Order: sequence, then structure tokens, then C-alpha cells
Amino acid sequence: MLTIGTLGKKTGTKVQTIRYYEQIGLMPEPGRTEGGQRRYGDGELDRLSFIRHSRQLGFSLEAIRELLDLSDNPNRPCHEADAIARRQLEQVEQRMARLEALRKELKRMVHECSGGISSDCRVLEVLRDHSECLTNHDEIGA
Amino acid sequence: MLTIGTLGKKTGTKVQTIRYYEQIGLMPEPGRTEGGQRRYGDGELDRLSFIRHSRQLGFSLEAIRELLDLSDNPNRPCHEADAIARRQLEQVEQRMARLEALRKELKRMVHECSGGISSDCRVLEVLRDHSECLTNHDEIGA
DNA sequence: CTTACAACTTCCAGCTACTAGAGGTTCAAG
DNA sequence: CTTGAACCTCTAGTAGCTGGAAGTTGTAAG
Repeated sequence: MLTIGTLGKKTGTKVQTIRYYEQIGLMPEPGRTEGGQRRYGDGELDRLSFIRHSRQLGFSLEAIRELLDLSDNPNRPCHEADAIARRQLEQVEQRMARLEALRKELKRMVHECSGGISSDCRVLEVLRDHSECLTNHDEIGA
Repeated sequence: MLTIGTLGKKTGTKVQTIRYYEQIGLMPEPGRTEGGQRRYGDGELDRLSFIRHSRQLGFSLEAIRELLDLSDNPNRPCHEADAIARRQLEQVEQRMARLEALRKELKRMVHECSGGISSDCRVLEVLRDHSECLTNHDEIGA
């Protein structure tokens, strides 16, 4: 039986975060000691590991909820989990593309700055005047 | 003189967002009509454009506050703006590196899924067992 | 001049995914 | 039995908006 602190250490999760996951129903309500402290077993350890790992891979808590659901019901078709992962992959690729455009723009701004006072600053000038940009980064910053 | 709605359209900003920027002191309090409605001039249009453009480049509102400050005081040295942009560039590059590691992992998960029921699902299996991962993605998901 | 109605106003709540802190209780070691 | 770390609940705060309720203003048409 693990205390919440030990569970946290084993999974790299802060104590408050574990309680938060319980509150939103991602983690089950665990058993308690007579004094009211939470005690966890291996099932909970596995579940929290799954959640943390999924978070590290960038899945939203909503996506994780679905993945856990699939994991809890072994008979459900695999393609649902696959679809969630595929969506996540797409999102990651989109974000990367945006960041790449961003990176180019920032690099150019920074390179062209040659010191001096801010009235001549290339960085500020670019920010002021969108027409100097290479791309139409309408939704880049997301 | 522009209404808040027109200003919003010209800069691609929602009306509520403009009011929010005013509330947190990023935008100045504009003049009002007798009836109390906001009216904006060209100065405010420029300022909001600057803010929006900076947001598109991923700068935080705090960073933008500093950049606006520099922009408002043309005598201050340029390297401050440069430093902010450089920091932003670094952040972008870090995020890209993380996302690239993520992308690899997700791609592998998705590729190995061959349909079937979720008890055999490769996606779920990888999520369950961190040891199957290529990288120690401790802080990847940020 | 009246009326209609879009656009404006303020205020408050909610989103994601936590995180921090106050103020009080329990557990386990010595 | 005492100590003190770790636990408990509850509330509020973070970024950067976004949406809605309930009421007011501006303007064009009849």
C-alpha cells in the first residue's frame, strides 16, 4: 500500500495533481486509512503511470479519458485508440509546422538587429509592420 | 474614429479580447462617446496590430508589455528587444525539439497498430509500458 | 419622429491542467 | 509521549482568452 506521496514519487506526479485527477474522475477514489489518508495499490500505480505517460506524449486529459476507457474494456475495437493517437500525431505535426515558420521569422529578426537604440531596432520594426514578414502567419502562434 | 468592432475586424481581434487587453493595461483606455462607447484612433490601431503580430509570433503578453515599452521609448537600447526575441527563439527551438521526439514516438505507435481489439492494441500497450519507449521523454509534453 | 436592431456596455463564469497556500490532522519513528 | 513530516480539505491563482446574461446606444429606414 502506497501513500499519495510515494505514489507521486514513483510516477513523477505532484501530490496535488493526483488529488486533482481524482477530483475530475481520471483516478478512482482510493481506500483510506482510519484517519482518512489515501492508500493506493498496484492498480492505481499502473493507472497513474498510464496517465503520466500519455501526458508526456501530449495527449489531453479528455483524450486520456477515452484511452483509459478503451484500456478498461479490452473488447472494444482497437481502431478507436488508433484514431486518438493519429489525431494527436496530426496535431503535433501541425504544431511543428507552425513553429518552424515562427522560428524562421524570429531568426531573421534577431539576425538583422545590429545594436543601437530602439528607435532603429529591427526587431521592433518587424513587429510593427507585418508586411515585412515572409509568411502570412495568421494562426502561427497557437 | 473606429468602433471597437471595426478595430477588431481590422486587426483580427475579438471585441472581448480588446477589452481584455485594456483591462490588463496592454491597451490604453480609449476615448468614449457621450453614451459611453469606445472610439479608437490610429495610434490604438497601430498598438493593437503590434500586439497581435507579436502574439502570432508566440510572445507572451508579458514579453509584449516589455516590447511595447521599448517601442514607446525610442532612446532605450536595442539589445533589450533583441534579448526578448532571442529568448523567444530559444523557446521555439526547444519546443520543436520536444515535438520532434514526440512525433517519432507517436508515429511508431500508430504504425504498429494492426487493428483488432483493444486488449491487443499496440497504442495502449505503449502507453501502459514506458520501457518500450525510445526516449526518456521526461518533460516532452510541455 | 419613431422604431427596429445590430452593436455596444458591464459583469461574471468558464476553459486547460495544474499549482500554491492556509489552517488543521494523522502517521510513524524515536 | 512527543515530534515533525506528510497528510487532509478548501480556496484561489496562473495564461489568455471566450462566452453569455442583461441592459444601453447608435444609426438607418419608414
